Amino acid sequence: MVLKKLVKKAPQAPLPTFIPTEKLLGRSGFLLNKAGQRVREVYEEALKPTGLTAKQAGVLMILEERGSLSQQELGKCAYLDRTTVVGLMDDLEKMGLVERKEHPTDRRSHAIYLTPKGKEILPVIDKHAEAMERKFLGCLNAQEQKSLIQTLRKLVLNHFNVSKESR
Amino acid sequence: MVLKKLVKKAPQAPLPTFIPTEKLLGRSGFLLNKAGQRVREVYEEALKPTGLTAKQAGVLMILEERGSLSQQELGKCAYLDRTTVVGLMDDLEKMGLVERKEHPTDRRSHAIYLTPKGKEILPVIDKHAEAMERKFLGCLNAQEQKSLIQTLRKLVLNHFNVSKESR
DNA sequence: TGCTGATAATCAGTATTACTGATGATCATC
DNA sequence: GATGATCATCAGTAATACTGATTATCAGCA
Repeated sequence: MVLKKLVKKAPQAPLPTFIPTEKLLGRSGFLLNKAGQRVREVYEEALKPTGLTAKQAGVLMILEERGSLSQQELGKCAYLDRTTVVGLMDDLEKMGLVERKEHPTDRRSHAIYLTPKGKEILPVIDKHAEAMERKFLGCLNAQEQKSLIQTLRKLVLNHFNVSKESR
Repeated sequence: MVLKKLVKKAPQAPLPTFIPTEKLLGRSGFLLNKAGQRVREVYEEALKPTGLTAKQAGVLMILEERGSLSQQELGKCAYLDRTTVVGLMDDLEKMGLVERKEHPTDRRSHAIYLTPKGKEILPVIDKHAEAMERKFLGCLNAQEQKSLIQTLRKLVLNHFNVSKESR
């Protein structure tokens, strides 16, 4: 993460230097990729006070919306590998934000729950996420912001095999 | 890369499963990040016949537009770490696509050039990149595609310290 | 002219990250 | 009750990029 280094030097984090080329600036693939990379960096930075990574915060948000899930389902919701979820749960459990309980109907599975502490931290995450978004999208007008989100949503829903499982 | 595994099973690569939550689908950060991740996966897949990674292809495109660059400058253009560029150049040089020559004015620097073979492969890369974009943006109408690119361009240019260095 | 601090590329070591493949427990089906 | 699939886990591995140090060179200055 380039940003991290720069932040150490100045609390008012300067932007990383980037010399763009016209060709790449016209490619949606390049733009999406770099915008995605950058937004992740900014978000990770914004979340630092909470001690959470973006992935961890995302998983907590999913649990908030869906209630209890198995690790398998959680992986599908966050588009994460099954083995990645194991480590993620280990960490979040150590922090006391989630707990593995026995699954009501399948003894192979774990049912993941938010702990009270996990529920408490969610508004804080939201606060940081919203502030980050306001800042990141600040260079766009209201109309642009709205249509960007709509278009991205359409893209994302079209490029995954979206299951409507509502559990 | 999840896609890779799925591709092995079927040439007609099925989409990875994803169970979205409403909250995350409303977050531009999440959407940008996942769209960026997915487009990178699809692009890497599309480039496989060329034996190149997305990063390598990007660097070749930059060299095409800018002519010779030092490794330092190349890193800034592609938003890559200095040590990453070293390895990247090693690989591309081994493939015979670029060469390190001595820099005309600074003997510390290397001037990176495309070889004839490197120039030859560029149209092939473009062909794959364009096909990938057509496919990826295919679910959007012309107007949506255009405004997505414009908006992303604005975002990217605003979130990096863009240097206008034209060399 | 020679000194000093900065910069370009490189390398070795490290941290992070997620993947592969295997295992044990459990499930669903017959 | 046997068979094949699935859930979570673990050990080992591969890819990735970063940190810090090194060498050569540069630019500025006395």
